Amino acid sequence: MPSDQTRSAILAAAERLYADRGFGDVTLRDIVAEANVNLAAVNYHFGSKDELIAELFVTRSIQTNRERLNELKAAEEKGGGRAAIEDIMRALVGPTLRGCLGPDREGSTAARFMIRASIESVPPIRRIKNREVDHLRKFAAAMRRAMPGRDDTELYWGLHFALAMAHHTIREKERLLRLSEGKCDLDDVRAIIDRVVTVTVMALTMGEVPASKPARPAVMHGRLTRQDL
Amino acid sequence: MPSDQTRSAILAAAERLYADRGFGDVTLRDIVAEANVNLAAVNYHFGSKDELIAELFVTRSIQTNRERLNELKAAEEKGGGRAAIEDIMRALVGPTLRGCLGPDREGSTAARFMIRASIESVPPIRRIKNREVDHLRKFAAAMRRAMPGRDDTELYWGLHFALAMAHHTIREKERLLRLSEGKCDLDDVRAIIDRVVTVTVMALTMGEVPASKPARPAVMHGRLTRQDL
DNA sequence: GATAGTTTCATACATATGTTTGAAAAGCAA
DNA sequence: TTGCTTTTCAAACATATGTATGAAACTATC
Repeated sequence: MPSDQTRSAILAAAERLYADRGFGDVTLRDIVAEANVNLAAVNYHFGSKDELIAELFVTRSIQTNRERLNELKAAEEKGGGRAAIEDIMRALVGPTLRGCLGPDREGSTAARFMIRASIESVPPIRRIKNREVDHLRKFAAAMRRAMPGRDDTELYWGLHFALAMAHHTIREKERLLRLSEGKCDLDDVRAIIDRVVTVTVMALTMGEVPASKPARPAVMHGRLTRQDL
Repeated sequence: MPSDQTRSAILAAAERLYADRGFGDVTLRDIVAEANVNLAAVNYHFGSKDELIAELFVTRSIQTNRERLNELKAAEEKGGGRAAIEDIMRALVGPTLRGCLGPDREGSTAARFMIRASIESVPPIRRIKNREVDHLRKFAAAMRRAMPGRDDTELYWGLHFALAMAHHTIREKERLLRLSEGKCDLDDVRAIIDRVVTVTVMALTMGEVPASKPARPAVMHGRLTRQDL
């Protein structure tokens, strides 16, 4: 039975330091000092610095992906096998935004680490992100089921823009805060998710020829009540 | 009269190498080898590696910002002092997207450099980006003039989302291409700009109580013909 | 409690990399 | 030319940093 203690201490210390100071500024020596373990322990337990970073990122990514898929599944069950498009988008951006924003999240090391990973984009993390496409395909498939008539291209652009708004909000939240002089409330995560979802669904249904009634813009800050999808 | 030759050679070589291989993989020795100058020349002419990177980025940023402001000014003159919101957004995202996307841009070192800068986010560049807020305020002001009744918060979110979609498209164009299996045409820059602008204007006018006629979704891939702004 | 496997530790290794230096070369004005 | 400034150059510097090593400490099974 291997004593996980050292290993966990390294992981925790590394995540904390990377979250606080970024990947560029933190050395293995910083990490082992913080974790109170020997320098060689990192290579012993993880093989290399990059593998340590990769493990940190994979762990958090898996958590987010699992949350996403759980929400997607719930949405599909709710809709009797076919989830509503707004619920799909909510499942896509909700976990990430909830994980990285919000006032209580200031203390969450995991959240701050993921924000760093989103901003700095170091090689081992880039490699992992490239494999994320398979995960996104599941959402593309669900979207296709929700909007059967829609052209695939539109679906992909919608998915892409949803992630754009979510990730950019996380990446640039400081700038948005400064630009808006604090007027944009970045702690109200629920409202932000609503906003991103609403805009995305609008983009997705845009230009769609309505079956019977003409489409009209959804009301802000509330769930969309779309009639014919 | 200082011989600018060495200086320019360094700038050109650095931009080319950074564009091709990223900031993490290129050393000063790589750069001076490419430029056929002495290693010490970098510190002599620029002071430090970071200042070299900063100069590269500032130069390109100024170009983009100037293009943006020119387009904004043209839009305002066209509208008799008050630019239409879609023209403002077009002025905001157009130059960046045109600069970084498109088939002919593959060969453009400047474009590829800016994409790198957008992806890797190295410290000297981050510092410069933080000063970008002043520039964005000019667009916020123009938007406020175009949509006088609108709440400031909505304006900032619209501006933020427009940049989100533009930058994310540049950053993640490879992924979108793979996800969509080539279906999303990332070479048709004009269509992409239209798409981003359309979605943004939609987001901005969303929930707005129309003066007389009910707002309706704009037609895709064309200029918006909005009646009452 | 001896043996084998696992983990920890201090230390050394290698070396990549930005920066500095001091002299030589080139340019330029008088 | 002479003298001054600017630029180039080879070499050295400093040192941060990931990784490897080999012995010691620890753990568990028999």
